[in-house]
Amino acid sequence: MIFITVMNNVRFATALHILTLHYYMKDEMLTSDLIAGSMNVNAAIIRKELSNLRKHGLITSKEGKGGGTALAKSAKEIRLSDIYNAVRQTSPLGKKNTPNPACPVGKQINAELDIVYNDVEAAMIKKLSAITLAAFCKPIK
Amino acid sequence: MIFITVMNNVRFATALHILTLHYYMKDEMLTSDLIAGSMNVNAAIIRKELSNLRKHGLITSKEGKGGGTALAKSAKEIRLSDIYNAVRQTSPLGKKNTPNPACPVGKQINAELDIVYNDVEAAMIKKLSAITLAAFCKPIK
DNA sequence: TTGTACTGTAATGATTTTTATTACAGTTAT
DNA sequence: ATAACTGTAATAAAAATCATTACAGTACAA
Repeated sequence: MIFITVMNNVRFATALHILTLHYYMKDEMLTSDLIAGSMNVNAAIIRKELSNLRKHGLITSKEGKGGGTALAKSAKEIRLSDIYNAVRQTSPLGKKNTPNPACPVGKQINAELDIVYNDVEAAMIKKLSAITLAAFCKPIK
Repeated sequence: MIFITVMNNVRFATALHILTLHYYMKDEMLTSDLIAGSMNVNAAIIRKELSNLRKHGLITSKEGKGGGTALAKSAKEIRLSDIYNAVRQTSPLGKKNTPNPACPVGKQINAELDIVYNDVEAAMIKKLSAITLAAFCKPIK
């Protein structure tokens, strides 16, 4: 088996929740404790994801007392595909095997799988890119 | 957290590999040992997936000596979306949190997430349904 | 009618992945 | 100086996934 880190987790939902909270509290810097409280998870996990979102240019942060995080750009400029790309780890169709190269099918199947995986993920991303953070947040509250 | 079984695994690749082998050996019943050999995995795992594929009407099987499995229908009638549905366990975007219901955002976000998740998965499935097993297998060998 | 070659399935264990927890150095406001 | 934060790492706990073993049941074939 190929054992790469995979997308079998709660990170997309977590990241989107974080950004949605920021959308609703535009004027304040949010602390990781506040965010963690809204989600019932540990603040260290939130800080870890915040760190990742910052690296991807979706939020800005300020250290020290009175610090926290804020959206790095307008919610109309953030697409759900940006969030997906920030948390993406592997294909939505899962992992691939490492088949027996002595078998003609085993030898070639992964190349064909790659094509399908890429195609399918592109369709997903296209859908996600049509939804902005602002549009996602609108129905909430 | 919601801890449901998730789609972070090799099952899609495994199922498609199984069906591809059957495509290339149309006239024979394949044994789980042969299939396992082509994939470098344990035969019991293959039998388990075969059992699932049979429940979903994609293969037929015959017990006893000389037994094995075969495609239940023409490879032109099997779509990759059928395979996806057979192995699907959870959303390609991952799991959802169980947010704090005392928070207005936490209270409503999962309903909105459901809409997005369904939408995105529908796009994936549409893409997968455009590819038949026969079309997938054609470039191999 | 007995042996052989299979499927079908369950039970158990090992491994990998994911999440939680704790800790603390560094930064900034007051 | 102290308090309130971020940033990050180390470690542990929990969950999901995969591997292995075992064996009952079925069907063919001699």
